[in-house]
Amino acid sequence: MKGFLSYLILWNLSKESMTGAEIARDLENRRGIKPSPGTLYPALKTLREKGLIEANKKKAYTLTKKGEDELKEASKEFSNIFYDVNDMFACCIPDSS
Amino acid sequence: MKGFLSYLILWNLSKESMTGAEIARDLENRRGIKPSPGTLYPALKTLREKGLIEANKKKAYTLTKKGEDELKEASKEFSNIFYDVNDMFACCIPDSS
DNA sequence: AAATAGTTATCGGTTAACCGATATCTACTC
DNA sequence: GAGTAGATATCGGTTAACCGATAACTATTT
Repeated sequence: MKGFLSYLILWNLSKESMTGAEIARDLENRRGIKPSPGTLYPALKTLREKGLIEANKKKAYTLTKKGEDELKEASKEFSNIFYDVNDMFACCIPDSS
Repeated sequence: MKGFLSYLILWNLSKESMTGAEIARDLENRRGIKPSPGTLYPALKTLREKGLIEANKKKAYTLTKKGEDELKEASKEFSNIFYDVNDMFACCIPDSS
């Protein structure tokens, strides 16, 4: 499913303003391995260019209004795709921290 | 996240043997739109070449042992990535059929 | 001010996931 | 057996998601 990395970034920023390095740490947490800068920063750039996120002087990113709307839209789509996610992952207990 | 289409195919086949057309219908159900044959069949081909699925004369695909193992592995990885999926989709009620 | 460490960013390359167009292959109907 | 419909498959092209290497920028420490 294309667009999931972008979705995860928007999802993170919807909870709190974060820098690239902080987003990288979250992704490392999820995937086990830290994303390459060649993965993360181009994704941030694209989101910036699309007007979904913006950075302050300290390079901390926040969602724009457009980004919030996009996140809601994408959540709907992904929740449909993953309607049976609990069955999918029933075999492995997720570390529900 | 790369590999999720393949994961969905393996997941479907773990429940029952399916033809390409049947898999396409499941994906249409999830995404709202039916995947192009140019999306689905190359994915099936790759999975076949990797020895994760196999087809009978009727073109119904089933998981191989290797495919089952791969599905378990992938489920572990994805369940980690999606550890907070319930929070993610809390905003939109999924049609939990 | 020089050095170091960490962060941000770009570059070139690969694979997966998408598309629509087209072609072939089955199977059913007439 | 010819035609049609649906399924299977390939082809060429695009974008997203990945990588490692490298470069540039920032801040801190000496």
